[in-house]
Amino acid sequence: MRVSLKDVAERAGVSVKTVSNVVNDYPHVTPAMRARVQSAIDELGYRPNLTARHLRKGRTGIIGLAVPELGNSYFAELAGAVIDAAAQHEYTVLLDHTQGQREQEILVCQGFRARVMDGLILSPLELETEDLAARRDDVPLVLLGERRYDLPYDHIVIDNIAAARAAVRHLLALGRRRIAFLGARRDHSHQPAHLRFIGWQAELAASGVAVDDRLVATTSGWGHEDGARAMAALLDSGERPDGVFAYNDLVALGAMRVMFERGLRVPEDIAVVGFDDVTESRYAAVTLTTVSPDKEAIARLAVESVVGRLKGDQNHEAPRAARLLQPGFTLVERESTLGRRPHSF
Amino acid sequence: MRVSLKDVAERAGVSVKTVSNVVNDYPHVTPAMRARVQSAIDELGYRPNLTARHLRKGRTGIIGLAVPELGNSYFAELAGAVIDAAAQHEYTVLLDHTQGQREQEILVCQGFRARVMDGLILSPLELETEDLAARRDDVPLVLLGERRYDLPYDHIVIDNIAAARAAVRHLLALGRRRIAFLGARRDHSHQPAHLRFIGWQAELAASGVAVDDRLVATTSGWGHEDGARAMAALLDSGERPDGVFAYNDLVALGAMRVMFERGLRVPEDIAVVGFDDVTESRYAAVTLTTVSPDKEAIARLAVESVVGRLKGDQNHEAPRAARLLQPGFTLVERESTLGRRPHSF
DNA sequence: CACATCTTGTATAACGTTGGAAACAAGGGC
DNA sequence: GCCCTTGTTTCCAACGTTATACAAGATGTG
Repeated sequence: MRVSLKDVAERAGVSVKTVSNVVNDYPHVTPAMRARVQSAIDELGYRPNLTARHLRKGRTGIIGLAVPELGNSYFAELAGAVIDAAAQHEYTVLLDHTQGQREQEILVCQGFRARVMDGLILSPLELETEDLAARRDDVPLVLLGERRYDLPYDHIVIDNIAAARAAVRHLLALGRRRIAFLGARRDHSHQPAHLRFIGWQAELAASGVAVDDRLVATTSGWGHEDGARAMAALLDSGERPDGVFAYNDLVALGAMRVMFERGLRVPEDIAVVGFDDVTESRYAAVTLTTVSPDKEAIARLAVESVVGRLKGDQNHEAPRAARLLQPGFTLVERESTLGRRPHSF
Repeated sequence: MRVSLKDVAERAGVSVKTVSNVVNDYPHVTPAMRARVQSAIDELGYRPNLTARHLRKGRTGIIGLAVPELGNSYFAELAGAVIDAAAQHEYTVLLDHTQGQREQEILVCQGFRARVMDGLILSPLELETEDLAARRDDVPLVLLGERRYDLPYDHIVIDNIAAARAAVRHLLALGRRRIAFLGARRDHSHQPAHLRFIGWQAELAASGVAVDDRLVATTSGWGHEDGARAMAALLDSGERPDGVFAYNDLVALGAMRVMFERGLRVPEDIAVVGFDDVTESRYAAVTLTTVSPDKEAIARLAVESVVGRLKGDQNHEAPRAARLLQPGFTLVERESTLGRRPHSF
């Protein structure tokens, strides 16, 4: 049987509220009284019932974090960072994964998967603007990741176009001219349509290199398997790229596996750049050059954004305008793009 | 402003409890009444306040899961499986990570990190029996993973000794005789002391192969980096193993990276076997032979164990005795051990 | 037709906590 | 000795839900 404030109060011979005051470090409690109550607390092993506290206070101290897939190390590493950042603000994290499915993302952002959260950090893949616009739930929501929505929610994301351009520029600087893009996703109009793809396109165009659609490989997901399949299909179609920019590291590594199988050397035959800088990339047989987003900053900004809104709500402030926050990134050069280059990046 | 049962009740002109009955599908409600209340619910967009429900019912519907490190794909993948398994029982998962630090593991199992959980699944690394014995918290606890405690808690774990022996047997069958163990952990008496190590030792002994301490490399953690460092140290010491059994896949892959750097071929010069079967192992330049625990089974059993105890508590049943549950495993053979073998495994 | 039985809805009291108001001391100035 | 101030503790009412006990109406039975 759990011990409550009432039990402690009886034991110490004081009122329930006094015990509560001690527990909450309310300043106007005499040291003598504090000691007396504290010893009763210790003797009985009292632990506050958070649920009751939550009910009373109207908040739970729980932030939800929904990512597509924990099996993708990027999200796993990010989740770890979010948990730590949340702990700094005395919040705990309820983690969910959506498998990158629109249905699940809708459920999550509507709060149907877990309705205990004070705030929600969502990294959407398939969610559409209309889904988000139809959102009924009133818990603060912060968006992570590459997709853009024109809606009043804070959005934390690195400059994907700039990052992609830096990656492609790096490949161009190596003298590569047939640079494939692996991991395009198609929108309703069947055009590849995400920022990393746009960056690839833009940088090629800016450098006067022809943008060749045959070098664009679409995938259904963004894991090793998808990268491997895409690369195999590309090579089977007779294309022979000398550079590959992949949507993320997993796609890049999956693609590299296929290159090894077919006797293609990295970077001699094909130079490869990924995106995310997952740990795995630093230990591959050929280590992977990649765009490294500042995960800690992303996590910190996301948590601060949610927590900031919660504080605002609490103080009955007028809601802040939605912000676009852009943490930094770096291009980490590793073996997959080693080689003589005309000039340094 | 959130809408409560009371608001709905006023709108529908019925009592609060009747609305509650409708919400909870209480059987004795006339269809007419149900419809009337339901439409009031829909009009106002009522959503039950879970915190209040939790307070009243004495449970939260949240299970805690604490793993050492989300950056290790094994735990990330396992966490994903646990989330799914918990969802089947209408539980949500609060995820925490302990960095494999004893202090943090103690905090978690004492319930200090998050006191909202009905039950807890913990995968300990450094936690000692005495820490666990000193546990005050009364929420059901289930243990995962290799460490063994002689305490009345359900424990879900594959047969690590048998699995390790199968791995080593596989290497022996390839004709390897100098088989290193990478990733030993040392206990207080400074002896490597975990089941995978014991399995390695046992299988060597059973096959009449000398157990050579110089082939045992201890590490501080179990990531890529630790594997790389351990392998480098082993090679630097002048040892030249022809087989490596690693504590887990990350250690194996980190070690393989070092082998590549030093021009050692896998499997020709050194055959390698890992443990965990993380996705990464299937796409490495040399794919990794590994012990594949049934993660879904582990997750399912863990959740069922916790949920079962919760149900038991609710029905005031006498607590079940602690159980040791052993899901299955398979040895997945890949390129890192390919080669002619005297007989099939 | 009175009485028991079953069905459906209602009033009220919890669950454990905290915020605010009220009550009570103690001390100081007049 | 009285009033006022200041500081400390207590009392009461919430927070939103569900369980229990009960009332009221409907149905069946002798």
